[in-house]
Amino acid sequence: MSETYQPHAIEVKWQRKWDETKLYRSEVDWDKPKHYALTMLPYPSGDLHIGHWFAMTPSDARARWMRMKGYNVLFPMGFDAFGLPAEQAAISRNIHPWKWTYANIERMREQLRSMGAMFDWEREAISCTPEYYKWSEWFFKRFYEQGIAYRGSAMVNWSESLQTVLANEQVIDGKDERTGQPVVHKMMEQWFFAITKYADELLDFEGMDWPESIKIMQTNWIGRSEGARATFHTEIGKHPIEIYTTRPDTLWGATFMVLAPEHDLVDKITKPEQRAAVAEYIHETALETEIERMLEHREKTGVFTGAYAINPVNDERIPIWIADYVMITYGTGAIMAVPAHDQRDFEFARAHDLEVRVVIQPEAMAEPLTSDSMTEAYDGPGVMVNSDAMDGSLSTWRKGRKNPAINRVIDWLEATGKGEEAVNYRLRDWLISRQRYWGGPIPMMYDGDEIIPVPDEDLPVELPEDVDFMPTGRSPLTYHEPFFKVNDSVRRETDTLDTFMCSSWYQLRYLSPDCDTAPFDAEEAAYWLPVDVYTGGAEHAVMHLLYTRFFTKVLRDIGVYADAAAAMRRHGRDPEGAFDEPMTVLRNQGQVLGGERQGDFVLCSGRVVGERMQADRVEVVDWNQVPAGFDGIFGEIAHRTEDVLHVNMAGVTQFVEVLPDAGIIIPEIPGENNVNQLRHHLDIQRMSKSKGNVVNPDELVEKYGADVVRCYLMFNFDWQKGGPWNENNIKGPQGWLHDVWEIATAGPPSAEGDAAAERDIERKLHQTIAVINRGLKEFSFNTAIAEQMKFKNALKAALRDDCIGAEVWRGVMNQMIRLLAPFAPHIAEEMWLRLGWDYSVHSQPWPEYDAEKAREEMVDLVVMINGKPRETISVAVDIERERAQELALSSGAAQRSLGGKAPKRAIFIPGRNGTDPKVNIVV
RNA sequence: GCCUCCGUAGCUCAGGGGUAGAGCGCUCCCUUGGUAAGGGCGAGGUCAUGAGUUCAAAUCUCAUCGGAGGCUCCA
Repeated sequence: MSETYQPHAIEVKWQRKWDETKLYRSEVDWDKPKHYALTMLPYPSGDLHIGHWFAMTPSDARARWMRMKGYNVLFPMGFDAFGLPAEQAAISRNIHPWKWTYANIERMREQLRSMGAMFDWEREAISCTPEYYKWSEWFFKRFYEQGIAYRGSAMVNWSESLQTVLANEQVIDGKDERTGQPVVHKMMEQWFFAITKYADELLDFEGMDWPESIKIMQTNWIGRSEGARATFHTEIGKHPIEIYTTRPDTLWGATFMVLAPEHDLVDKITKPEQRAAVAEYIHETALETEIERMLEHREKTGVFTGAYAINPVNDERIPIWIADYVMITYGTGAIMAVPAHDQRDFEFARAHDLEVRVVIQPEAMAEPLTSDSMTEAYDGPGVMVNSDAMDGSLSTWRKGRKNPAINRVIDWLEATGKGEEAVNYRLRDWLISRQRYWGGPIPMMYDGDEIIPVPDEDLPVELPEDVDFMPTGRSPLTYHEPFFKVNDSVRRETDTLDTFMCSSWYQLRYLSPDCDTAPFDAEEAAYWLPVDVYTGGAEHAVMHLLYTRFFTKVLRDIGVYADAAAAMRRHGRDPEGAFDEPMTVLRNQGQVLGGERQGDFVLCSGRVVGERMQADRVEVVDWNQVPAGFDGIFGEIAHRTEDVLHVNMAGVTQFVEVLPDAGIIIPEIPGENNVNQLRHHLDIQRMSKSKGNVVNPDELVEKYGADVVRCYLMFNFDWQKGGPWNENNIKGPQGWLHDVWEIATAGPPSAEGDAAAERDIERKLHQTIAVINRGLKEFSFNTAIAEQMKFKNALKAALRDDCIGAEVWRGVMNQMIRLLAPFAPHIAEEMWLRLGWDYSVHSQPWPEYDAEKAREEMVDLVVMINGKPRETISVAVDIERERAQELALSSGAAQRSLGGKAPKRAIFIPGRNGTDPKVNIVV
């Protein structure tokens, strides 16, 4: 009689043993193929979330699989430990960020250990340690020397409430994600990285196995466009105004110009009589929040500067306006406005009574376009008109030089010196200064206007500890004289580095976290780089994942990998291309969401009009509490679109339109309510503390054991999609592991065994290996586990029927446990030990798939009549066409439907990889 | 508005031109000395909708509807 499966005891035992025996220590071994598996490092918030488990344990399973397949696997872990929450904790709870962060890291290390992952803790790196940020600073200096890091002014997201610049990712819907306060735009002098210099190279994903969606997002984010640059002058011949356009073929239709309100020239060209109005407008736009700017269908506002420009292509005099629909951050911050062929310009022209002139005439239109008849801009193809020598050129849908009209105009612009071909990017340089304390110091000093880098030997510039955390919203460093005052004239930079800079190179620090002579050890880098598989959330698509690619390319160009390349050559490996990209394969996991929720139960009363009720009163009541005599619609809200409720009334959906002035009564929300506050069913939502639907992994491990939780996460979701949490479903994997345990610990069966049944189990085992291999390769963990469940079911049935002898049982156990090891490492290790095999199952080779053993001998030949299956005939697996057709035609089904006549045709479809052979008889 | 992905059993998901699949849940039966459990049998699907291609479409194409994510005055 076997012991029942008790996860806790065995899990803790094995975690300890793995540590003690350094089972997962990864060391350079040039004789073995390497595999660098990496999962995005967590922020030490203090509690491991179920999302971390979901991201990390499948990656761990895959890394374990690679290891068993004979690779030398590196699977490190660390912490992205700088960031605002630590500083907030310091302000609100008076705990120093160091203390808060380190305490959290301690706690999270323990939680991470409970996963049973094969992390090599000797390679742990923590970005907020001086040993780490010394090299972040060092990189900054190298970037500065190469002109990649520079100080410049730019429009930034400024939070008035926090008195700091915010990163783009911290601005959600125009509001600061922490305080919910609106964000404004402000011109500020800051440090930047010239990521735009790498825009073209970053658009090249050659050889990268990354999700298509990420490549597309990065491509869109970089936003390369092709067109032309042209220079307009003011009518007095001064002040050249550079413009960029993707439609140089519409230059002759430019009837005015617009500058962004922040444009440098605004002040210079504005005429005295317009000065007051212009100043007023600039002031208003500066106060505008991101939210206001994002409103759809905004009225196109703007002010005339009083100045005129000369259109270089036709010498026409056109007015210069300023308007906030032109962004200082895109292109040159100034445009030529062609209202006839650009919707925004059209709206502006109509709002301010400016000329609209057609210069592209569509060919296949009944009525030619005229400015009077147009109700919107026309941006389709056509023939150039009103464009002097260019008239008649054909403009197509194509962009850039591929458009004949654009091609011709660019040639002409270049020949006449009025403009030139140009490429523009939406991508902006990376703003890396933060007005915060808890970040890597920027190793720069100022003597007046002069910028002085901190000498390398003085790195790292360390963060002072004895600072006052006052809730001023400003970095304590700006008040800390010993820090910023170098001497009477030299002042140290008090801004700190964006944390994304620290996480742009952590994959390098893992290689040698203790190295103090260089950011990483060349020999280690030569062996392990690049990262072979990187897993993490898609939310980092255009931030972290773009930055780290950029970083890698800069390091390559400034020679940081030179020693590593030399080491590779020494070991006979070609360094060509090894340092161009940080990660070869990328996969994103989805998100585990909160479970579904019941909708409100409502009583609706009003008038019934046709199919639906127009309700003037909706009351939320206790579930199923319908007062006697109520004759309206009642039930659960299944769905809501705008103000139409889909009410599930005893299984029938009733539609209720809630009138705008309807009374809505929700007992737990006193006062006036509106239709948006009604809750509908099936609302799958993010987990958050405020919603009370957070799943705590520690409790789950306590309840079910780590192996069950791992398997549940891998089995119950499509990993790349995620989905709603449903703890009921954990019973599936739980039952599976219990059964496997039962089978393994029950000891060998006493039965004789049946050769056919044993052969069948062997066949199923090999078929299972094939599916697991494919599942792991393709990150389809759920299918890999489902197949093992099926195998267990088959094995269990065979054992029950006393078909399996001891010897076969032992062989099957040996392979089955190895197959299970990557998914449920603890239970596999324990069963392996109990069956008397040597430590450790994780050091065993992965079971070899044998196609011969997986092969079926007999299969069902499917007889189809006109494509519909009618009958099956058991045949040999390698049946030939002629024999199959013969058999099919003589089958009962065929005889019946043919009725003595000859078939039109009989199509044989050989069975391949698991499908049965078929013959389709067309009658 | 634009781009990407997705609609298969009650739920979560495989499959992907050739017989509709898994786990959970559910029905019924057995066990009640593995018991906040175990075993067995079974039901359940117009593969979102409509058209096209094909001997054959859940699968390929197009359109429509619905869902998720990203970008968004990008000149």
